[in-house]
Amino acid sequence: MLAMSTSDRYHHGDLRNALLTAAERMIDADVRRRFSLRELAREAGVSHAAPYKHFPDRAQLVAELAARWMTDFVDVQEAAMTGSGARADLLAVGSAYVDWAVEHPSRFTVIFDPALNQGPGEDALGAQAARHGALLSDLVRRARAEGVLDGAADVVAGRLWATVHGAAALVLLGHLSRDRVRPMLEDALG
Amino acid sequence: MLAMSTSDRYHHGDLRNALLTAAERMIDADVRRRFSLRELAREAGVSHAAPYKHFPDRAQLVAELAARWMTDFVDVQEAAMTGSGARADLLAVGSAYVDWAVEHPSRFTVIFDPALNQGPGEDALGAQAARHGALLSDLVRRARAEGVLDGAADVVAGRLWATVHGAAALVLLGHLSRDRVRPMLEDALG
DNA sequence: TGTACATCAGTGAACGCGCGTTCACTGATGTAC
DNA sequence: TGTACATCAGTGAACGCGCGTTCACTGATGTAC
Repeated sequence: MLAMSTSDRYHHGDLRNALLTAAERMIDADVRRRFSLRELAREAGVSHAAPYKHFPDRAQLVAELAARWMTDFVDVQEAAMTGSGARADLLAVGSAYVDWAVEHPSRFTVIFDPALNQGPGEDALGAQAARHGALLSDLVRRARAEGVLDGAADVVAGRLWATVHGAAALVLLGHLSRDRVRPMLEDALG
Repeated sequence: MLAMSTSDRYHHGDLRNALLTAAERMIDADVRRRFSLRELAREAGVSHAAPYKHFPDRAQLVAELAARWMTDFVDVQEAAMTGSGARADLLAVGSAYVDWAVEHPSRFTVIFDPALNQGPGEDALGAQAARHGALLSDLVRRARAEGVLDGAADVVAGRLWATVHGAAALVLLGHLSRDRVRPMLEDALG
């Protein structure tokens, strides 16, 4: 179990994780890549049938990746908050949202698209998405309490989400440059 | 040339257009479908090699479709303007943007994603995209002239675009319901 | 009006490709004795 | 300490699939005479 030299043909030792990280490496290297299980196995230096010893099928593997990624996505936004006022936190979280999207374009696409991340293990992703929604709601509540924003909380939260998500999407698609986003976010907060 | 009965095996008569409309029918019927040329030919009741008499390859066909769609997308927004004030027009255009996306989810995805619509005939799409940008710029200029909006024109235009585009994207992905969008757009206009 | 002919939009077989998944197998490992 | 054995993570061949593209062909059409 401790032996992980790649010269061992049998008993890779940690193939499950190796496959998941290979998937991340590949999808990060080539945006829009719809990696195949066979490609993944190749990358991990293992036969194309080997992944089936660790995942029932391709969908399950993708679902697990999506849940991991959504967790990281929310973690990063949570970590971006400094607590120095709701407006600053909204800006920081919004920037973190866009930054993460720019750093992981394919992951971003996958975590938001149910057609790509569908799977019976979708619950984990759903839980993280809920956590994300709560994070935004709390921020908007704080901002309203501090008089930074007014208007119905859910409407404002929806608008800010749409603005940030749209900015990220447009940057990823090449229709907007990253450095134009910050002023837009500031403008969105009045 | 006038004979277009489908019983004729040879000389379909208008296969070029038949292929394009079949593509639209298919992509509209099944979101996320990445239609193949073979599927298209099947749908048009023609052999899978026939499309090559009208399009050099798949990419060209998609590029032509994308240009058509972008044209329609901009047309619809232009038509939505009533001229009864910049704020009303901004709302109308934003709603038209989201409506079109909801009505044609796949087309919306294709026209904005260079990875999907790439092709040597991309110029036509680019021209329409520029027309779209001009339409938005004009609207923002009018709104500022009428005192409806303030802030740097390009920043405000970018913010509004991001908000509308993000709203459309989130609705398409199932993360936001269509009827929550209108209040958000109103909120975005202050 | 009828016939020979060029055109060219169709056909269908074939190419090579990569995919997801299944299957009987093999052999390295750890454990019980 | 050494040996028999069960386990199970790997292998590689095979399945059937659909794809984009090419190719030599066929036959309906319109035109020149």
